[in-house]
Order: sequence, then C-alpha cells, then structure tokens
Amino acid sequence: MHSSHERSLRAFLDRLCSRSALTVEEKQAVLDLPGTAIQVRPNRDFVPLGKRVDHSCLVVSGVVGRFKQDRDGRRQIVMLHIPGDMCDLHSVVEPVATSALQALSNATILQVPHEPIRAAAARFPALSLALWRDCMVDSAIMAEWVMNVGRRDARERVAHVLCEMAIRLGSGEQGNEVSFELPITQAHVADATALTPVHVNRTLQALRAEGLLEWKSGRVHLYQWQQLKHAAQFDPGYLFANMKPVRGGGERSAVEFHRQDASAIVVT
Amino acid sequence: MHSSHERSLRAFLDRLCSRSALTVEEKQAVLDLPGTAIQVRPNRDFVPLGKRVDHSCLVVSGVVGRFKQDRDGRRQIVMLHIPGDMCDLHSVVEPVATSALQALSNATILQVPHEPIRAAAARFPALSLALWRDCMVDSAIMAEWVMNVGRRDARERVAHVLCEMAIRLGSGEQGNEVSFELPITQAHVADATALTPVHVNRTLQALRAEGLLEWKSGRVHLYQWQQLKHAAQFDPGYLFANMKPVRGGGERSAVEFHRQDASAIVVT
DNA sequence: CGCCCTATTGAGCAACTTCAAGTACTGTGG
DNA sequence: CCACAGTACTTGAAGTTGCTCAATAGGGCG
Repeated sequence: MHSSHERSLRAFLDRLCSRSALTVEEKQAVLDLPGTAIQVRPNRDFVPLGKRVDHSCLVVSGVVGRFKQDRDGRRQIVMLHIPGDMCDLHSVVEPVATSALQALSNATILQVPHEPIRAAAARFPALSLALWRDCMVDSAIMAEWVMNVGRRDARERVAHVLCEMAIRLGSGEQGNEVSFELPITQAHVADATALTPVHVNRTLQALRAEGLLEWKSGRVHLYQWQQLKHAAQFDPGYLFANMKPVRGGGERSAVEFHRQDASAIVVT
Repeated sequence: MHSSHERSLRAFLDRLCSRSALTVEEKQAVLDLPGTAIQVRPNRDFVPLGKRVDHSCLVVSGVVGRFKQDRDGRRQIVMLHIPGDMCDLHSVVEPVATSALQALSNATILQVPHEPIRAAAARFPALSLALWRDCMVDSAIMAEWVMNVGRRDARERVAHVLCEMAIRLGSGEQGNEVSFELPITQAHVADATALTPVHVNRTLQALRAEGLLEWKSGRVHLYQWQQLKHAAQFDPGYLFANMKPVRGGGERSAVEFHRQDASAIVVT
C-alpha cells in the first residue's frame, strides 16, 4: 500500500524536478504528502464543474481530461493529463473547479489534501515556486491549445496533439520514429481538437495514408517524427521539457545567462 | 513621477486583493516594488516570442494582447490584458516567453523586476499564494477561451469576449445596460476569436441589428446584458470576480464552508 | 454468439473564408 | 477649416473546410 503511494508521489516529484531544482528536504516534503488512491471510471466526472475541493488529484495511471461543456451539450477538452500530472494543482490556491475532470480510460487517482501541500509550500518557498511553475507549464499548454483549436486546420490540430503527447509522455525516439501508449478514443481526440469524431477519423486516415502514423489498440506509432512536427507546426518550446532545472525563481548570473541562452528549451 | 508609479502598483494590488486577503505589511511590500514606466506603440511586440525576461509587465493603461503566430502568419490572441493586470506575472517563475506581448492601443507599461517580486514572495508566503492565484485566474480564462474558440459559433464567440471584458473591466451595470471603453479594432477581435475580420464585422452588424450592442469610437455599449450573456452562453464563474478574498490558500472551517458555499462566485 | 462501443463511409449542407473593391473615419499639415 | 493620407470598416460573390445525418463494418468481451 504505502510503497505504491510513494511511487505515485515520486512520479509527481520527478515532474517537478524536471524544471525546478529542489533540496533533499524539499523533495522529502513532497514524498511525505499524504493521499488516498481511488479508481475512477472512464467518461464520468470525478470532479464536477463548480465543485469546491479540498484535495488535488494526482494522476497515477490512465489519461484524464479537463472538460468544458455548454447547455447544448457541446464539449471541449481544454487539457489532457497524463501519469505524474497533478491535474488539479491549481485548486490549492483556487479550490472552486471551473472545469470538470473526467478520466478517458480506466485511471487511478491519488487524492492529495490541500492542507499539507500548503504547509509544505509555506515552509519551503522554493517548493512553492516549483508548484507555481508547474501550474504555469499547464497554462502555457492551454495557450498553445487556443492557437491549435483557433487557427490550425484539422490535419495540423490532430498532428499537434499527438506531437505534444509524444513529448510529454517522454516517448523514446528511435531515429525518426516515436511510439507511445494513448488509451483514448477518436471521439476524445475530437473533444480535444474541436472537431467532430467523423472528421477526426478522416484526418487520421489521411495521416495514416501518408505513412506518418499508425494507431491501433491504444498504441500510437509516429513513423516520421520530423515530418509530423512540420505538418503540425509543432514547436515544443512551450512544454519546457528537457530544460535545465532552476533553483527558486530561475534567477541567474550574467555568466550563466550567456552560457545557457543558446541551448535553452531546445527539444529536437 | 513617483505618485503615478505608486498609483499603477495600487491598481495591481487592488486586483490581488479582490481575491486574496493580504495584511498591511504584505500590501506595503507590493506597493514598495520598483518599476520603470515605458510607452509602447500598438501592434509591435514589446516582449518577443522566446525572449528571456527579468521583469514582469504591469499594464498601466491601454489594452495588451498575448499573441501566438505560425509560419504562415496566422495569428491568435490567447489572452487580453487590461489595466491593473500584471500580464507577464508568470515570467517570475518561468522567464522564457512562450507567446509575444503586443499592445493593441497606445499603452503604458510598468516594468517590475523579478528579483524584488521573488524576494517579497519568499518573505510573505501568503503573498506568494496570492500571486500564484492571480496566475491561475488567467489560466482559467485561457481554458474558457479554448472552449470559446473551439466550440462556439461566431456570434457566441464575439459576444462572449465582450461579456468577459465587461466583467473584467468592472463596468457598472445600469439596469440591463453595460458600457465600457475598449480601444481595439475589429481585426483584434478577429485575432482573439479565431475568425476573420470580415466575419467579425458581419457578426457585430448582426448583434447591432438585434439591438444587443453598439460600438463606436472605442466605446462599447451592451444594451441587453441578460440577453447577451445568454446569447454568448456566458457564465462568469471562471473570472472569480466578486468573490470574497481568501487568506492564504482559501482554507476554511466547516462552519464557514456552509455559510459561504451558496453564494460563492456568483456574478449576475 | 450476440451485444455494445468504436471506427468507417457517403452524400448533402452550412458556416465561415477568401478575394476584391469601395466607403467612412481620424488625425495631420497646410 | 479643409484637403489628404492612412487606417478601419463595410459590402458582395464565390469557394472550402468541416459538419450533419445516417447507415455499415469491425472488435473485444461476457
């Protein structure tokens, strides 16, 4: 029991540490957070719209979507969350949910109460900044999604989402090829890209026909990573993957500044 | 000189205090922040994409847009910022800009260096949470924009943006009527709603023909607020306006919980 | 084997775009 | 005070992308 709980928190800690340098004590404070694991069914809100919550939801396994819905039933996924994401971290400072959370596949969620998170943040200012920073990466992703859904055509949109998932899941590239598990349906892709399921289907067929990808039984193969990136107009800078973790706010000496600037946030 | 500088910071402090309860010392720490005011020309980046910045930009006057652009020149505004917004606050924890900042009208910006902000945040944990919370409101707005641009039709999109601006600008309602200054062009609305300028024009004409609004020489009149809200499917909860400011993370006793829940974030 | 969910296909349609021209502001200099 | 220039706004007609509706095929599981 306890070991799986700690493994889940470690995934979250790894996420934090990929962008923020933390001390041993700060890391331990994260690993010491309490939490209760729950199983959630696909396609049912586990955090409904407008709900005031007193815990954040760490995705342990599965894929989670943040949903908006209007009175006509039109749905939009505004964010996808993968294992290691604290999909609800913002609720630490703003506990009223402005979008619903729903699993897209069977998923395990670790509910981490806000109080201990706030206590740790208050005790370690650098940890507070790390959590804040994590939220800002999600924010940068949503900004990119506004662009994706607003200005790109169907082909670019679908390709872009897949490129993003490839990077966020840390899929190992082998040459020009990338592959990863993505246990979601075409209808979910439609909700994420603001297309209809029918059109997502046709778009995927076209990409498949070009030999750019394959997607069956929950596994995506991107056969021509460079070409797909280009087709999607995908520039991974906004994901802040592969960056050098920074301590505190990211302040740096003039020397460091020059040394690092050229290679900042470059992901091939 | 100094009095205008302090007035600008006070606008930002008011924004913070509308959602976060701060002590006198914390408030003073905000007002004591240094900054240099600059004038920026419309339609030219004052923070370019990919730039590493060491200050945040407080909008003193005018309207500022966060822009994404692709290699074909298609543009998307992912966020609008109004006076009192620290449009760049996220750069305190993530100094590399993933979108460009551009004024839409003549604007005055107060550049506030990161270092003193971080120092104040480290000294006052509640202030740190308040800043974080402010960023999360922007994040909630962007989530709503994904929905706006993704799933709503032209009429709803345009109406929704105007409703949002009405609330954020704190426009006084008189009965069913709202009015506010919005010094931006139809082309900017097109960039924000992911439409073409031509179609924005036609959409505004239709709304005007219905008697829902008037927009001339930079002033917007919404004549039928309730009807427009309905037409836009606008629910202002995501703006966290008119909420009761919370201390720290927003933790509350069970008693408070019940007392407040019913009236939380209700904006008519 | 049969059910349910997901994926696929086809045909007609609608919303929004594109291109291209023309009109009305707004501010500036004479 | 008017003429001019530049920007913003408006109009029309034709073209496309993606939607809607509806039906069929495939795949996993009890």
